[in-house]
Amino acid sequence: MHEQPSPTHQPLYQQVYRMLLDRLASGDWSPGELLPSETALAQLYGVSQGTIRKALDTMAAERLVVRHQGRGTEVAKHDSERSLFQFWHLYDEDGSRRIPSSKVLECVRTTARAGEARQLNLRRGAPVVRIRRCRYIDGRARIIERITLPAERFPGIESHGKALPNTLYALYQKQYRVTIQTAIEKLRAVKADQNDAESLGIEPTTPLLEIERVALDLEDEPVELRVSRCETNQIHYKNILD
Amino acid sequence: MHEQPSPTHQPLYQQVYRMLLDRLASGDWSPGELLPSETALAQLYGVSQGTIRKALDTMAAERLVVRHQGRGTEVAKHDSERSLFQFWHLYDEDGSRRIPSSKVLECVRTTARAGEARQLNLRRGAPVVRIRRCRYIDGRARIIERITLPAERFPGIESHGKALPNTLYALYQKQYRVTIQTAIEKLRAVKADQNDAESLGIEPTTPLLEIERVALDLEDEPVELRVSRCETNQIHYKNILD
DNA sequence: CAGTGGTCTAGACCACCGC
DNA sequence: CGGTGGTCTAGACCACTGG
Repeated sequence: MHEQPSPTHQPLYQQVYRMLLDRLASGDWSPGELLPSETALAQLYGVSQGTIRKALDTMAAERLVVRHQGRGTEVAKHDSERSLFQFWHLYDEDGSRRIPSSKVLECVRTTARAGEARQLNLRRGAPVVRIRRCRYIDGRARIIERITLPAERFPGIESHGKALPNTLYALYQKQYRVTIQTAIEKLRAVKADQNDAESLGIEPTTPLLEIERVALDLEDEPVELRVSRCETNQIHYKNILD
Repeated sequence: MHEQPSPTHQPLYQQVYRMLLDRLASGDWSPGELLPSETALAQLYGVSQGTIRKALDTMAAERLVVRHQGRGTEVAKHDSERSLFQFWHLYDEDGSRRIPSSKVLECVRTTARAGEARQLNLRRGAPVVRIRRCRYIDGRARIIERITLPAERFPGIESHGKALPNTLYALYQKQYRVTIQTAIEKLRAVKADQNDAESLGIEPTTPLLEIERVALDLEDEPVELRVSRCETNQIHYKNILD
């Protein structure tokens, strides 16, 4: 199934990748479900199995999909495992890491501030849900978080109130069909303000690591803004460059 | 060229990858040089071109090698481009980044402290070279760095004194045949001490972003320890999770 | 133009899973 | 056991590079 050369020629396996991605984003298959087999997809799209394989391998590398020899290719699902390995960079001094517990301090519907609107690609004053929570590692408050969500993508999420689950990305995916695929983080060192100091039980002016994260869905639309402030005496942010 | 199944069976393309990596590490080919063509390598190792391709694609993904259609496969070379894209995460507020200029404050041969020895996999008191330098963005001092090198891997490097070049990884590669392949960074927020404050022209106790980096060579041996302290009012550390 | 890597195909055999 | 993905091969054609 070759194609004639043309000005906009894209390799077949990239076209297939695009088509599969679109079907994923549109919810044709649900997280945890098995895709059709490689041979079935090859027939469906009229290409060879090798071409399908190359597209699926790319998707596996991007964690859109998980391959299981002998079983099939599964649509990636958000659980605490994935949150840990893809989206969690805070480590204890001993090198271990785990998702901390959380206490929701506030969860309200309100309107976007200028900065939030810009980062979430909303108009100013658009409805948003703002969550503030404190996170605990080894039973001690270490992180204070402020999360902003576009209300239209998460209708009624504020009704969870303080009972919001700890692993939010799984909730986004299961309840709102929003899959977090990428995140862009900006890190800075800042002084704790009065609020931070009280919540974390530290002196004001203690240096904190501020992590500002914009999370994107399958179509690279921003769907969550999260600002975390961390006390880094016992923990650190680890990044591997390769 | 199939192989009989055995308890320690590894796929052919991984065996080829290993062999090519070993030859790279031992300096059989120099950075910037072209490898033999895929067909030549296939003959050499007695496997098909597809198997060679899979090994080389892996190496390309790890930036060990750069592929050029119509020209050949080149051994990756360290230059300011690569330093920027693989090892530089500090961005201006406008989203741009460039390698800052540097002024060497100190460059001396001495002995490893306990922490340095541990991180560089040396015995305590082993000879090391310690470099301190200040880095400038837009003409303003923003980063203070302390670099520790195992003296045995970089004989005589201290003789460069304050004339050390700005892009050190290129120097390591060209002059000492040490290629930096990976780096592990730990980030924390700290208070500026008296020294930091003077060098950066800020108040003591200003919060700084501390980046502690251990750089590894092709064989995953630690070869450089670098602690950078950054003033993050105008710049931030950017990380993409995907 | 000859030679390189990039794409695509077809088919063989293997390792693994679930029934 | 049949069906899945994983490995490996052989060969065709294309796009690009350099002389």
